[in-house]
Amino acid sequence: MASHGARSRSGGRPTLEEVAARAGVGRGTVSRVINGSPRVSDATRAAVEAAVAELGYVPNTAARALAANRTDAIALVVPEPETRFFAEPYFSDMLKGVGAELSETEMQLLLIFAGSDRERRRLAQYLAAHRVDGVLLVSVHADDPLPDLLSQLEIPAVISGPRSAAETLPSVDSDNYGGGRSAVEHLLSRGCRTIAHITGRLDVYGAQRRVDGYRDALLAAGHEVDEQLIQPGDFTEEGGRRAMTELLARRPDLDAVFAGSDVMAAGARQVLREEGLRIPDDVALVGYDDSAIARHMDPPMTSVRQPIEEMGRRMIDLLLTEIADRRPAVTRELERRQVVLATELVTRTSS
Amino acid sequence: MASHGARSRSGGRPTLEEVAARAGVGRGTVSRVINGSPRVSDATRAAVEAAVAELGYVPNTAARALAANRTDAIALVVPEPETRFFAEPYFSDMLKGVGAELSETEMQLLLIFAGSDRERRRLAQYLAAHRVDGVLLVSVHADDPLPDLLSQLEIPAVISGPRSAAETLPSVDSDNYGGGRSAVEHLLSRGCRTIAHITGRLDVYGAQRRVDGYRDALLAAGHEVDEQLIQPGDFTEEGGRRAMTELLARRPDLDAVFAGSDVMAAGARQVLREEGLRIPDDVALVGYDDSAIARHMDPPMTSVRQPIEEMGRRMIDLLLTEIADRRPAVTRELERRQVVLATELVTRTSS
DNA sequence: ATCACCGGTGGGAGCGCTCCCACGGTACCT
DNA sequence: AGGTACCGTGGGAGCGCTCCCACCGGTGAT
Repeated sequence: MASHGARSRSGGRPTLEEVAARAGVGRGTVSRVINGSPRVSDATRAAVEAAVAELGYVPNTAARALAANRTDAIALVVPEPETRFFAEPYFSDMLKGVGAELSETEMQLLLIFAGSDRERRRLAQYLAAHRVDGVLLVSVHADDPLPDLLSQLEIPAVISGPRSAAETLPSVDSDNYGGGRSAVEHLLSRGCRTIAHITGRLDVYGAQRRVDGYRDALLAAGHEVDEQLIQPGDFTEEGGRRAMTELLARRPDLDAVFAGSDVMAAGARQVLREEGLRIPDDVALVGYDDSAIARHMDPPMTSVRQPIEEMGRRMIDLLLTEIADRRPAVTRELERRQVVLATELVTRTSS
Repeated sequence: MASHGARSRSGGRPTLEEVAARAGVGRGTVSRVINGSPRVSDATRAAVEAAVAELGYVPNTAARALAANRTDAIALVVPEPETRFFAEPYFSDMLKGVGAELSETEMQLLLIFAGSDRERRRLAQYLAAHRVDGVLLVSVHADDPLPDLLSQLEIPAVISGPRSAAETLPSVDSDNYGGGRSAVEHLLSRGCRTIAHITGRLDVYGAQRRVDGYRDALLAAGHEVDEQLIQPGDFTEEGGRRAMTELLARRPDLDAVFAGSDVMAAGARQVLREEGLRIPDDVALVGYDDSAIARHMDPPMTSVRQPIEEMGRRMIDLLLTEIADRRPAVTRELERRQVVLATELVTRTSS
């Protein structure tokens, strides 16, 4: 009636100690086996593994977290309301990459929305409690205090788009400059001469870089840059409409538009249609993101593709390195860890 | 140079013990204040709160979890691939309700996808480690082993739609029977006489209940139920097309269609259009879910609305009760805890 | 005056793990 | 033969908290 059967006494979950007893070894040895330490003989390892299997042992994460001072969890922080998260394919693609890369590990991913002030306060509290080993920060605006909070708390973090050229946090980004440049070079090669640009929000660094690419492509081809052809947008469809209307009023002779996002391009397209302009015959149109919008537009739209899923994967890589490096309190030289991935122009019939 | 300043020695986070010392009380008392126990005098409470503020004390969750055997986290388990999660507004609405209700508490929400076999194995491991206090289960099919695993592990769980009339888990559902019935009653009141029904997957209990509602509405109005007018679908657009084609072949005289989901209704509409039938003049159409599809369809479609956000809120309520009740190991009588929320018919021009 | 009671409090024990030091044994040197 | 090195191992200490029992002094009943 005493110690017998698969589970030990009182129906509770088995502990390290019980596994050790069963395998006839000490606690330390079981711990080493569980954590994959190489300093265990094969025979002992086998015995421990057998005991683990027999008892159905599963480590107690809370105890481990307390003793080892880590949580085995990382947070993906989205500083936006849920709504935008679901509306934009960007996040779902990124999540896919992150999830894929993380499934190789024992790490748990937490998805945290911090759109409202209230949510942000909760998040600050959460981070102060060190409930995650690291943080992935996506879609951060230039003046966001979150990155500073993270470095202050000494929590490893990776940001999905640098806030500026002087970004101090490790970051992963796509080549916005190259993307903007290739879009314009493509339009030039199609014979377009008066190419307008609807920009994204200019407090987003990536949007600025696309403008830089636009400019340089024109200059490199020996054209002048006409500031009248550059109209700021805000990444929304309505913003795209407004910008397009403005551009047409100013330069009715334009023969191409490069929009800083597909959504804005969709807005621009509506205005072009309403004005009776044909795409691409009268005005060629190129978007950015290569989202479902681009594929399903009438006509299907040329767009710059960013490898978002790959970006997610690389962010995890960086973050895990960051976490591993910080463990033995190395405080090593803060070498710049910034990854930039290439974009690709997907050509369709709108240009 | 010794103990001084806001933070205590060695830059580490302050502990309960340090707060106690600062406030001139014992550890137990600080714990009581932190956890809101009433058995503390006002003066003592104030002193402790001051010390907490001065030191910037934040409880160590790992230590708490270990000592108290709880995690203060619950999981929202989605047994679908990420893709479907993002594609269907159902999940985003549910998440909104869940998040809203949970923000009142200290609980952390974990979003876990378990679409692939691999992910499901990881989830099983995760649950076995008791890393959450409770589980919210959405979109579960009749033969899913997850609910049984949860009861076996004695983890509190709430399911978003009962698997059958004999569901043992606490559940929250909308009134599928009433929804189906109201759709048909509406069509009858519009003068329709030959009303077809495209059902959802019949291994989903809610889909069955909608059929029951369809039947009873007809019977109650003194009509007979013609089995030829009931055609199974599978919740997809293509399934809706197939079902509609089949129905038209069998009963070209039908004058109304009630589809078990908006997506299937969209498929049915395409077929009706192709056959040159006008909506609602020749055939009236009613969908289910009141999704964006219904609002944006041409013509805008009458549809049965489910209060999904509210369902999310109620699920959290139930789960928290469940967790609280289980704490002192009461093992009380398993009274049925099943919530059913009313649906609402949203009338538009398709009927 | 004596006792039972109760609100308020302090602090020991212990949750299950990791970390690390110490120990015995073998192998290889001198 | 003695010394040194290192591998594999056992187990003490301690992570920061909660739980619970013991204790203290003040009340009201006897």
